[in-house]
Formats: sequence, C-alpha cells, structure tokens
Amino acid sequence: MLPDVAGIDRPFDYVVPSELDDRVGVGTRVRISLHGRRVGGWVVADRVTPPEGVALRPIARVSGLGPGPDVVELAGWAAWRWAGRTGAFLATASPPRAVHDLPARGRRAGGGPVSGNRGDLEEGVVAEALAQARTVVRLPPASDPFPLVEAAIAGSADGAAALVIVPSQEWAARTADRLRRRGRPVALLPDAWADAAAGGCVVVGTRSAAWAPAPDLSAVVVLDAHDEAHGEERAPTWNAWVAAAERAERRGAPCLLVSPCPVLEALAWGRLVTVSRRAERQGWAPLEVVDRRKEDPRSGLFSERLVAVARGAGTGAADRVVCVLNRTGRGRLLACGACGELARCERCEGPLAQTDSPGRPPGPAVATDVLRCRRCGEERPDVCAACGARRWRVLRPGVARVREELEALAGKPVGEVSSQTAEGTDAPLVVGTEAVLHRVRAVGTVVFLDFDQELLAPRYRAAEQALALLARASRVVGGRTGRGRILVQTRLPGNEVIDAALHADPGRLAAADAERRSALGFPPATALALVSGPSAGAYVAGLEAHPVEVLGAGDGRWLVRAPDHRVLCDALAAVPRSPGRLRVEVDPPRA
DNA sequence: CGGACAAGCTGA
DNA sequence: CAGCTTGTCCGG
Repeated sequence: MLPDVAGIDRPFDYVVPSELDDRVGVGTRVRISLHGRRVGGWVVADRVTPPEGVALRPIARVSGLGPGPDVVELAGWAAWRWAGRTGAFLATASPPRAVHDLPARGRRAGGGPVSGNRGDLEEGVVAEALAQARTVVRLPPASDPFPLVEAAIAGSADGAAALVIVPSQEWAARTADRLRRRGRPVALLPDAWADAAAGGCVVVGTRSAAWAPAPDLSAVVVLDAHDEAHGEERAPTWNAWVAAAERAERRGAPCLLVSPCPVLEALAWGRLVTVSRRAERQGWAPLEVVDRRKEDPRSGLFSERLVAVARGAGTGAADRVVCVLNRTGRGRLLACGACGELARCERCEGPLAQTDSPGRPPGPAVATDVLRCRRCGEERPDVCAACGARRWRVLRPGVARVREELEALAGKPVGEVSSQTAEGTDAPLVVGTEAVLHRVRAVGTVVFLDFDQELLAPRYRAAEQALALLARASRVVGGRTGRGRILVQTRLPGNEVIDAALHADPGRLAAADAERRSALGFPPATALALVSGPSAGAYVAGLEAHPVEVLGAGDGRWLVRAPDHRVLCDALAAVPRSPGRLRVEVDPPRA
C-alpha cells in the first residue's frame, strides 16, 4: 500500500483480510494504520512476498474504487518523469468522491456509427492523421477540430474507451455535449469518474482526465496541445499531453495531438500532418503590423493607428476592439515627474509599482496611496524618495492605467479584464491581459499593445508562446473568414513569430526556433529541471556526481541540464533528498 | 506528514 | 534535574 501522505513516497505491506479479498486489487483506495494513525492509501501491488521479521497489520477498510492497474503503473512512470511522488499522481487519478459500485457500461444512445460530416477538414488529412500511432495535426486556429475527434474515436470498437483532453472545462463540456448529440456515450470528467471506469464511453476532460479510468483505451486525442493549461503549475509539473502520449504508447493505442502551433517537443515526438496551405490561411486572421520603430517614444503604447482603431470601435456591426497588454496593475515602472528619479524599493532596489485601486477616477498620473515592491512586497508612501514630489511619469503602464488613457483617447467607456477582474466586458472597447482572449466573444479586432514584451520575454519558449497568443487572437476574431483582424504594435516587425502568423505558417517559426534552441542547449535538444527551495543547495551538490550540468544563478535556484529526460530523471531520482523543502520542476514552465 | 524520542537549553 | 523546545528518525 502506498500511503496518501505528503512526505512518504514508499509502499508498505499489509494483510488483506479474506472478507475483503474480492474487493481489493491494484489501484483500490484503502485505509490503513500507519505508525499509530489511520491514513488513506492505494494498493500498488498485490500478492507480494513481505520482508521477513515484520509483523503485518491488516488493511483497516476499503474506502472505494481507485485507478486501474494501467494508471497505477503510469503514475510510477510519471513520478520518475517529473520527479514527484507517485501518490501525487494517484490522487489526481482517483475519483473526487468515493465510488463503491460502477454504473452500467456506456451504451450507444442510438444513431449508430458516425459518418460523413468532416466539416471543413480535408478527407486526406483525416486519413493521414489516423494512419500512425503518434501524430501531430496542425489545424489552423479558427478551424473546428471536432470532426477530427470524431474520426479518431470512430475506430474504437463498441465497449472500448477513447480519451479526449482539452485545455478548459468549458471546452470539455461543449465537446461532451456534441458527442452525446452524435449518439456517443460520454463520461465528462471529473464528475463522471464512475461512468468512465465502467467503460465503453468517450472520456472527455481537462488535463487531469489524462489519469481518468479508460478500460480498453483505444485512442487518445489532445486538443490545443500547445496550450499551457495542459501543464500543471505546481510541482510535480506534469503535462497532460506528455502523460497521455505515454499512456497511449503503453497501451498500443494511437495518440493524436491537435494544435494550430505545435510546440517543438510535440514535433520531436510525433509525425506532423498539415492541412493545405489554402485551408491553413483561412484559419489565421489577417495581421496588420504597426511598425513603431520610427515613432516618437513619448507616444507610449498608443500609435496613431491604434488611436484611430480605438475611436472606430463599436461603429461597425462586429467591430468590437480588444486590446491586450500582459501587465496587470497601474504602473510597473515610475519616474518622478519633477526630478526624473526612478521609484525603487529601499530594501531590495526593485521597481516600485502603483497599486491598482479600481474605483479611482480617470485622470493624469497622480499619486495613489502607497507604492509597492513586486519583488519583496515592501510598501512605501507614494512620494518621490529623492525630492518629495507626488507626480509620476509612468514608464511601463499596466492595464488599469491603459484603460484610463484609452477612455480619454477614444472618448468612450472602456472595459477591463484580467485573470482577477472583469468590468464592462460588453463595451465596444476592452483592454486586458491575455485572459481577455478567453473572456470575450464577438470581437472584430484584437490589438497587441506591446508585442515586444512577449517576443523578448526571458524564457526559452517565449517565441512559441507569442505565436500561441496570435493563434488565440485569430480564433477570437474567427480567422480570415470571420472578417476580423489582428493589430500588432512592435519594434520588431520582421520577427519570425510575426512572419509565421502573417503567412499562416507556424512551420516558419518552428524551423528557426528549433535551430536556435539546439544551439543554446534548450529543449527539445536537451532536458531541463529547475531546483529551488531551502534545501536545494544540498540536493544539487549531490547531482555533481551525475552526468548532468548544474547552472546556478546565485539566487538559490539551480537549472539542471541533461542531454535527455532519461539522464535527467535518472539523476534526479538517484540523489537522496535531504529534509527540508525542495521544489523540483522538470520541464520548468517559466525557465 | 506527524508521533516518538533524544538531545539541548533554562531556571531554580 | 524537571519542564520545555528543537531536531531527527521512521512508519508494515
């Protein structure tokens, strides 16, 4: 039994009382006495030979069904692959509420096998996509992947299960609904865990569905496989498509990753299938590049072109305008309006930012209540430390400030959306962080106010993440057929990301990006892990004896680099963890 | 993780 | 040396 206790990653042996024998198997959730207390756990092996000289205790009780043996094995692999506890994965794979009996197996709701309707997908693409075990289908952002999902699961025999993983709960619900209307029995995770375990249905859900029960798994489909929502942010930092692909592989089932802009790791994993150039162009929105190199830097985030677009917002039928700026708050970098000194933290010297108080009236950049350091949290009265003036020039504005300025420039109310707040999302003009692209409908124009921030972000994945933003925006405006458009304000108009979106050809970026990452030693040419926490130092010292490269930035965090995951994960698993908090992020999302 | 127990510190 | 804190070990 593996206890469900943080800090214990080791199985213990117990006796299964004969009256429980028929209810206990690999994966079963049980309660056990451990060290004088009752804890939950999973059966991870059955009929083992216990070590000699240990008095075995019996299982206290069976607390319900758990993942099947295939998923228990996969959890063991994942614990190695992402340097985490097996129990963390088994917890994700277990039902949210105890399940004691399974419902009847999924049955077709009538309607028979699905045929025909493949939407705007070309017949050849579907055939090609289904011909191999590991396939990446590059489907443009505004094209509906549902026909591909149907085609992929159509091959599953009655009684076999297929797995469909999507990045959001809303998309999962919509997909489940469409499948049901086409006569398919569906289990929508996480609630329908028991239906999934009963088998014979399509299992649909977000990333945790990669761990759902799926007896006789026959196919796996991952939609928007590039989406960061497929990756768990907390350690272990597992990724749903990677886990699902491994699961399919172990089972001998085909796995299909669908994405408008596949990540390099996916391209290295499987064979790429693309639609025709014509079809791909239809699915990406026209892109207008606003070249800001020759503009007066004092015009800030607002080019003449943007001001014209903002003033015209809402005049046409679908001409809502959404402006994207990935900076929350009011001002992230301030210079004194009187003496020009930067507002910096007295404790850590980081930049002081204005706090975002939503109710405040629009107007010039006057004093708020306090300035806060985003690095160390220190707060200070809102006056210049050098001269005592209370007026700031905002060198790096956030969305709250941009909303005020846009209202003044466009002469109309402006909505504001971030992951925390949403006000006036129905307004003809809305500004927000990238969250806005998930929260608004019926948009004619998406403007990226500071795209260089995305292009120049200090992350090795910055380029493909920037392209993913343009793909998202293309979808929001409905591609070329949706008569929408994307405006990109940039001082890097020839950048490969912009070039790829302009030509509706993500392959242009992938080729250049792969070469660059290979030269710099970034994935997928290598495998990385980020190690942090109070006991990280001792841990990375232990890694020295292994064939990995350890790079310290002197900030208590270390980057571990290896030629591949096999070497990396073997090393991470071999080094004992000293007591104390340690965070190991394999494939670090923010490196 | 959290209980058990040992070693270390304090004040009388 | 009792009474308490802090640290280390280990679980079937």
